[in-house]
Amino acid sequence: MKNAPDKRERLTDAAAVLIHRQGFAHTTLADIAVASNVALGSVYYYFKTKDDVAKAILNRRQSEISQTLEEIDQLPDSRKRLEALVNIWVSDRDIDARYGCPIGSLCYELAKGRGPLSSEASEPFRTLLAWCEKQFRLLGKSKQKAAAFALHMVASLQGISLIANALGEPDTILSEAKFLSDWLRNV
Amino acid sequence: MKNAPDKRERLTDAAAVLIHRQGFAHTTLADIAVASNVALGSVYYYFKTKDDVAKAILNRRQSEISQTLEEIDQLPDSRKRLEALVNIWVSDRDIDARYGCPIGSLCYELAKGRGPLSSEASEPFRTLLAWCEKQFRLLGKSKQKAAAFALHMVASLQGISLIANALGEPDTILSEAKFLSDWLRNV
DNA sequence: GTCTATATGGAGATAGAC
DNA sequence: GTCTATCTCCATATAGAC
Repeated sequence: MKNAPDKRERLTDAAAVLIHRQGFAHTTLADIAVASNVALGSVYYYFKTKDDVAKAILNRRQSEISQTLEEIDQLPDSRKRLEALVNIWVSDRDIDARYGCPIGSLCYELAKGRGPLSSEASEPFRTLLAWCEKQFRLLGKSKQKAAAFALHMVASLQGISLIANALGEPDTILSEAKFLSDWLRNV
Repeated sequence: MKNAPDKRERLTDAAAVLIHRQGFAHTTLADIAVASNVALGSVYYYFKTKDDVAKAILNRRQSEISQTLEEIDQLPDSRKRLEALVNIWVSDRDIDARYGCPIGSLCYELAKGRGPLSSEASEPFRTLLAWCEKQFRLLGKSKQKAAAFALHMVASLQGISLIANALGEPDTILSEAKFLSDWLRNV
């Protein structure tokens, strides 16, 4: 029976924040336990291993993206929808400059020295790419063009997060967002 | 006196390769020592701490970039020079898809849970950005435009390395390179 | 300068009472 | 389900002979 059915959620919440800020390697299960007001030993009731925590976060990110894209899908114009995606990066520029993109930085870290975690890690990107591709298709682009444009879009956003983080300059995200918006208007 | 004046170089060589493949966190000094045919204890004669190894690699990357850009600078046309930069990513697409960009992935990892290592980490990017900006200036762009274009260029290359790595698909780099080359022709 | 041996601390994971 | 206490491993770093 579950007296605290949301405890796994709370743990995942805390883990997502801490791991975004400190990275997966530097975040201990003790850190997560403390931040969640849970005893260290209890963590293992909800997660068999530390890698399982990473999986939970990845799934969480996947859900967040799907939900965000659904909201954006309410906009009537696909060009506006793509711009809305760019504007998310604008809104998050301070936190992204400090800690990197929550998805990109985690995927990059988890990809190292590790075998089978790639599927979970690639899923958020596949979702994002498929959605962008659809928008470009709606703008009349060929399947090939749409795929290339989607790739360019997501790569630019991921890349600028990395650069902004390396330089510690949120304004670089502003600059790139402006560039992408201009591009979208003429595409 | 140094009987093996290049031993520090050998250690840095091995460390650069191993850390690119396995990440900084998962690469032990013992790994590096073995790969260099050096006793573990001897590593500390050349590097005070593990972080010092990271610094050495960052400096190494910085040198590599400077050298590469100098070579590219031999080309007579700045548009061709920018394309040459893109083509480096094409050449390295298999290794980048497997392990990520040697610079970007390392910077992203080192940025987490760490204070003063940022200066070394940002230097390669500053060099790359300044060089690209110069090329766009030579193409007649305003200072502002040139800076924005340089940012877009480097972000795209970094981002596509991350995506290619997450998806395990080198061909995405090919696609993005084609996109950037087209863009450069019309810019 | 180079080595072997070892100290030290930290983090993942488990045991078992409640 | 939740806790405290603890096991165990492993990686950084040091000591000190050669």
